[in-house]
This record gives sequence, structure tokens and C-alpha cells, in this order.
Amino acid sequence: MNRRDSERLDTIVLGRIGLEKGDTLYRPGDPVTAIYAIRVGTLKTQVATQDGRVQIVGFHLPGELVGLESLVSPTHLSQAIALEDTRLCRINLGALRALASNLPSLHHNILRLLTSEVQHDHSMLTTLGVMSAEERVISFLLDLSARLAARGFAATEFQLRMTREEIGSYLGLKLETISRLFSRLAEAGLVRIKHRSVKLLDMASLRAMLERATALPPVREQHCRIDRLP
Amino acid sequence: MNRRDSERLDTIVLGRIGLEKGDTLYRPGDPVTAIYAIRVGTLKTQVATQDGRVQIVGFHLPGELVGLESLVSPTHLSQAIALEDTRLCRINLGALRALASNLPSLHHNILRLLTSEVQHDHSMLTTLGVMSAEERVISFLLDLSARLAARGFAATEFQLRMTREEIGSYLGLKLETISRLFSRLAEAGLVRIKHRSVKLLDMASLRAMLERATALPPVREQHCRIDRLP
DNA sequence: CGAGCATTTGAGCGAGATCAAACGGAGTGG
DNA sequence: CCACTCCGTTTGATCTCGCTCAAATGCTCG
Repeated sequence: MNRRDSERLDTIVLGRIGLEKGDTLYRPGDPVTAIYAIRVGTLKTQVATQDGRVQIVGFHLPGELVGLESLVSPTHLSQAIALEDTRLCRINLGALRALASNLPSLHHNILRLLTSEVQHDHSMLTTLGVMSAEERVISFLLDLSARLAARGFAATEFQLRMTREEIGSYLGLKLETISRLFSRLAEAGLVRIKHRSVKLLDMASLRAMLERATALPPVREQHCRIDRLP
Repeated sequence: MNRRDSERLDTIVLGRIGLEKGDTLYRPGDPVTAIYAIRVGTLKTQVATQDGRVQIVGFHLPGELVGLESLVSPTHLSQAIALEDTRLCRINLGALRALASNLPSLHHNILRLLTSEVQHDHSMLTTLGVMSAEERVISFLLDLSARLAARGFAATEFQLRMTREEIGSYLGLKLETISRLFSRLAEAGLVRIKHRSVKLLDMASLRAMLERATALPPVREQHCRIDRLP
């Protein structure tokens, strides 16, 4: 999105919202009237099952958007909750739609954001589907690090804004498992984790432990009829 | 999408493709030139890790679209493979974009399809994150049943087009576990499964075993201050 | 009819869950 | 300012569900 588009985008910002830690931005069933850009703070989005089990489907950092997946739904299907005191821009959906229909690049960007959401979800499905607990935790730390770095924050030293239980919910593990694995990684000299403050000491080794598992692979041989990958 | 739009859509169909069982439609790294509508047959889409572990992220039935998540990406990030002999319509992406910019309802529909993809992925994340193996298998059978019914096929009696191993990859389980659970559900009189042919005998009980786990909506308390400015 | 692959079933194992207890830090009220 | 309390975190002991390894059976398709 170029500067001019950004300026026109500013015209559809409805207002600013402040949330305190624990506040809900929206919940399942709420009518969808806006999407949100995070100025300061962190949110989680989660879906819940009838019996109270919760799956956290995303953590959202400053500079990222929230609520995009509800773009065309009449009501929200997930719940967004602030992990700390947070300030957001509220972006009017109707105005956004109107503007987008006159601004192909905006439309294209919305599509791009949505598809990258899908691709992130696919990588999370891979994480939950095939990775060991240790790999999931490393993958979580590296993902957080990369996203913070992309926003201009330090890549190797940061504060966790979520509890062990929330990390566990996100990764399909229990809080004790998260705690144990943090301890084990620290023992191995790969990280230093005290409470919520994290320092990644050996990014290379952490990445190496994932290379076994991560990465959307390069091209494979040309013929059809590959029904099993090596 | 109404009838007139559908007719205009027909004008951008590039051609028809036939795939044999096991053929790859596209693979990671391929340039994205089209999306596909399934006329007859079934596909799986999967992402692979460097070391060869595979996560199946979707099964795609007749009448559904494939490749939508690559809409704005220059190259594919996943691989699509036919599970049986399959015929598809190839939809030219450039033409689709051009048509969409003159046809707001088409644009809206594309967004709707993408967001429902996101929501399906969120429900899969919940499945992988919090459900037991038995719940996952039931959820898989009911999802398949519902999607087949939505396309006019029988809801309680159908053929599986995928192996136990593929079901396992989709659900984050091993093939032996799938087989054992099929046997157990059959023993309990809830289903009849012989090889690839499935008959759901007691949908009510199956749903009940999931209700514990599924469904999104209960509202929680907690206030949201939408009008407090930073 | 035979070969190869998918499926079923059994036995034993292990990663992660569960149960339990102690510790520590942040916020609150005296 | 300190003590108390609450909650998040750490760590240990044990258990269990789903995995691994193994072998037999049965389709499917050439």
C-alpha cells in the first residue's frame, strides 16, 4: 500500500479504542461493524467449544490487523481479548468497502492479507498436526521473534504478553509442558527465559532444530503422480 | 451468486482438465495462473516439511473450489493431488480479476469464500488443538457428510476417497488410530464402515459425542469499552 | 490369479497429560 | 512500606492415550 492510499485509508478510520488487559473487543455473535488495527498492545483471538474448551487461533501484535476474517460475515465467530492495555484504530467496514471498490490496490491488499491469513493457518495446522512439543515451542518463539523484528522491535529479546496456559492453548499443549520445555531449552543454552522475558541466545541452533520440520519446500520433480513425498 | 453472474463467469473458464488418481494439479513453487472448480472427483491439498512429513490441509469435493488461497500469491505454497479420477474447470485468474472489478457481487463472493476458508481452518485448529482422537474422527465424518449433503449427495452413506493414512494426516493422527477408531465406532453401532464405504447409522449420537466439544457461540461476560479513547 | 498396497488387529512403549505441591512476583489493603 | 493474597510458574510423580513395531488379512487391478 503506497502513501497516497494510506492517506485515503486514514479517512475511514472511525475512531480510536482503548482496551484494558482482559477486555473483550468482540465476541461470537456480535455484529461485525469494523476491523481493527493495533497501535499499541497485544490481543489474542480464540474460538470456544460448548463445554468451555478454548482454542487460541492467533496472537496479534502492534501494527497488525484484527477481525479481517469477519470481513463479510454478519456476525463474529471468534472472540478477541486484550492481553495487555491496548489501543486500536477502528476501521469502518462500510467505508472500507466503498473505498476499496474505487481503489483496486486496496482491494488487492485486502485479498493479500486474507490469503496470508490462510497460509499462516495452514502452517499452524502443520505445527499442530506433525510437530513434536519441542518443535512447536521453538516454532512459536521464532515466529514471535520474526513478527516483532518486522515491526521494528528487537528480534532476540522481548516480553511475552501471554501466559503459559495461553501459549499451550495456541500450540495444542498443556501449560506444564510449555514450562518444562522453556526450562529444557534454557538448560541447553539456547534461550534465557525468566517469567515473561525471553532472550534468544542461539537463533542458528533453534532454526536448525526446526529445519527438520519447517519450511514450505522448494520445487519437486516435474512429473505428476507423486503420491508420496520422500 | 445469481444465474446471470454464473453465466458471465462461464466466459472466463479457460478450459477443462482431467486428472487421474494420483496426479498433481499444482505443487509448491508453481506459478499461479488459475483457480479450479471441481466438476467430478476429489482432491487433497497438502503442505510438506523439509524432512518429508506431510500435513493435509484440506479435502475438496465436487462443486468446491481449489487454489483460492493462492489468489494473490505469485506461486503456489501447497500441493493439490487428485484422490481419484477428476475433472475440473480451469478459471483464468486475470480474467476473473477483470470481471470482478466490474461485478461487485463477484468480488464479494470471492471474499466470502476466502473468509469461510479461514473459518474452516480455525475450526480445524480447534479440532487438532483440543479434541481427542475419537472426537476428531467423528468430526471428520460429520463434516464430510454435511458437505456431501450440501452438494446433493447422500448424507449418511458415501464412499471415502482417501486412505486411512490421509485421514490421519488431516487429523493429526496415525493410520492405525483411524482404523481402530472406525472399528470402535462400528462396534458401538454408530456407523458401519467396510473398507471405503461408510454408513452413518446414528447421526444423533455422533453429534451428541461432539456437542461436548464443538460449536462456537456461548457469550461470556466482561465489558468492552468501545468509546474510550486512548 | 498373483502382486502390491490398504486395512485390521495385537503388544508394548513413550511423549505429553494429569495430579500434586511448592515457589515467586505483582497487586492490594492495612 | 510491608504483609498478605492471588495467580502464574516451576518441578516432581504417575498415568494414559495414541504411537511404534509387527504380523496377518483382504482389496484392487494388472
